[in-house]
Amino acid sequence: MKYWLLKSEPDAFSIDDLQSAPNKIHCWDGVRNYQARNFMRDKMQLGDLAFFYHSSCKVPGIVGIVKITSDYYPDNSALDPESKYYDPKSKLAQSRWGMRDVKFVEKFTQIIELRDLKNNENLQDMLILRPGNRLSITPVTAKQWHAILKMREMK
DNA sequence: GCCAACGTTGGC
DNA sequence: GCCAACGTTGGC
Repeated sequence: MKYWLLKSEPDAFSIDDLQSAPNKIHCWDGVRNYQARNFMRDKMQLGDLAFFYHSSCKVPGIVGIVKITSDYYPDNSALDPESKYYDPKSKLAQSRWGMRDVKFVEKFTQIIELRDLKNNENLQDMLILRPGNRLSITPVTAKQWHAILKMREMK
């Protein structure tokens, strides 16, 4: 069992969108970064849990938890010229990009704000907190995971 | 909207 | 393989 943090701009896809999706499951598509893709393709496993993080919004932070519910499969939106994720360099049959499905697990009653994460001594090594880190998918250690859950309880 | 920090691209 | 130019991300 591994832990992750998935970033999304809530204007594009929010935790509310996931909660209201059929069966509360939706594909996590649109990843167009090799390192993030490799995490998702090679390291992620069925049943892993991930924090859902809202970025590029008024109050950035962790808003809930999702579960990985599918294997890695090709992201065909990279092949569709009509899609905003179209990638003309993805060759014919097989896209170089892919995705997994995630299922809604829980929405926090209160967002765990980025500024609170920054102030937590136990989270100094978190990738998301490193200056300039823009990865949309990052691993979270078990220690970090539980430290963040503890922050939720204290709210 | 600004800007720092990255990632990607493409000429050489 | 280097590196300058360019595009993107994302907090503020």
